[in-house]
Amino acid sequence: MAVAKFAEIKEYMLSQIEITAWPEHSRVPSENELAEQFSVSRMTARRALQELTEQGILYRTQGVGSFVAALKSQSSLLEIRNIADEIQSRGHAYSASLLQLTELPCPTIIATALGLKRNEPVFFSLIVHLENNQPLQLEARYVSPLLVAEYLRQDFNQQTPHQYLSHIAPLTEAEHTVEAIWPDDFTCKHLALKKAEPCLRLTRRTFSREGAVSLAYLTSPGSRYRLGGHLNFSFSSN
Amino acid sequence: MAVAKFAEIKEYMLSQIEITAWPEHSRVPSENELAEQFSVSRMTARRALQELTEQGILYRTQGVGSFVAALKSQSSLLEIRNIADEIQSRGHAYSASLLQLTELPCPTIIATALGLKRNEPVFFSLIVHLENNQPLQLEARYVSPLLVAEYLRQDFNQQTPHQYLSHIAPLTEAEHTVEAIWPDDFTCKHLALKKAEPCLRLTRRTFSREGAVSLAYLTSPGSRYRLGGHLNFSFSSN
DNA sequence: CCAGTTTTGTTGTATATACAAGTTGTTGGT
DNA sequence: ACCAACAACTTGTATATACAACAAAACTGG
Repeated sequence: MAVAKFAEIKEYMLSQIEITAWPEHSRVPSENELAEQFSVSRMTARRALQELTEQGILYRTQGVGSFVAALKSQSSLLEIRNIADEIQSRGHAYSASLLQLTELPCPTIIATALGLKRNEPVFFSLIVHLENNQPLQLEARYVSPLLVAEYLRQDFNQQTPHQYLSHIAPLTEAEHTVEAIWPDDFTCKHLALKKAEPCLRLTRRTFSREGAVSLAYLTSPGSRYRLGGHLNFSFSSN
Repeated sequence: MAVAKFAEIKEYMLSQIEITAWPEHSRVPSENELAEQFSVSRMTARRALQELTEQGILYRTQGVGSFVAALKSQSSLLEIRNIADEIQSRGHAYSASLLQLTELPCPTIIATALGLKRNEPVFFSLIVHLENNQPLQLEARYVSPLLVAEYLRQDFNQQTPHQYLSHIAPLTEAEHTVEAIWPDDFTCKHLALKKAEPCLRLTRRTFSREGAVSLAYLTSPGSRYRLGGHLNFSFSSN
């Protein structure tokens, strides 16, 4: 067999999407329809739909149908203020989990940002943001001790409440540089992500005086790996 | 059915890998062995193996078997000198393709690097590096006109020859900054990757006086998307 | 001992079938 | 107008089977 049947169906569907014959969020043929159209079994048609779904090109809902996922935004991560919104607007599943919460002495730059004294206790928390259960972004947040109780009450699978929202400054506004922002003894078991390296930069003219400082770190494609360098940074403000 | 059978098999296999009962590059049970062990059909066992493969946890070779993929390196992309080596050492498939080659007037910073005059013609080339056919890194290379003929003769699916190898400088050596390194009219059709934004930085005390300047850009997980900010940068030297 | 062939085992593709689980729209009754 | 039951349709899981493609080991004849 020169080219697999399921691959032909995939190519056909991709071309339909490419020429926007099937626009974003529109319904695509069901498994049975495709099977009949291409004279293949349902399982073969299913495989085409399945793989396109895994590649994030379609999304499917049991009992409803399959649909064209929206193109990921053309905007850079640097411009994304709410990763949950961004993911959901494409028809992908957003979830998140708190990986770690540690109390530690406040680094200088964080103290400046939060209006704390240096070495005063501060809470370091690590959240992984998942798109279709694949880790997309790793975010570290330093949370003021005054807010930590309230902070922990939130459901991390929902959008981050306003007071913890990350606002992101463009790199061109670079002002401050922080070479090591992760605690030295920081480890991370979940999904076998490895410790992030101290290569983040914090830049901005002004910092929030309350709430949290957060730093985003883009994880690698796939799951349990740590390939991928520093990405960007963000901080809270209000 | 509370938990799907294939999911149980996946969990079992993941736990075996986690406790290193199955070390890296070791063989895992075949489809038939798993099917018998769990009293399921081969197709169900296959699904578990398949999904773990798609997640990059296993790799499989037709006629041979399934094996545990190596953990992605703990080293940052900033330290990786040869992405092809890095990918292959994990048991993943490396490939690459030249997306674009354009002749254009040499930007100042590139001219400095290559020992050319400003606005003298230089070649801008764009290569995408794929891991298991998923785009992992987008690399732009400015190639001196003296070398471009030889440069095009190489097979981009092989390792990049020595004279084009990217050497990567740590961010802390920042010296020069280039805000816009991509040509203004740069477009990229392949895999629907979008134009990269001019947010790269070139930093190093010294530049190569011949060969190519290259800049790496980490693409997003998945395929046709452009989410993901700047990542790192590299340049040739010898 | 070697080269060529066969056997065996593995993954890859494909089909036909069955039932479960979920959503949506219709139908009918109150 | 509202609700409950049902039918139709969709995706999700699972099985049993068949053959193709490929690689490595075993076998065979010289």
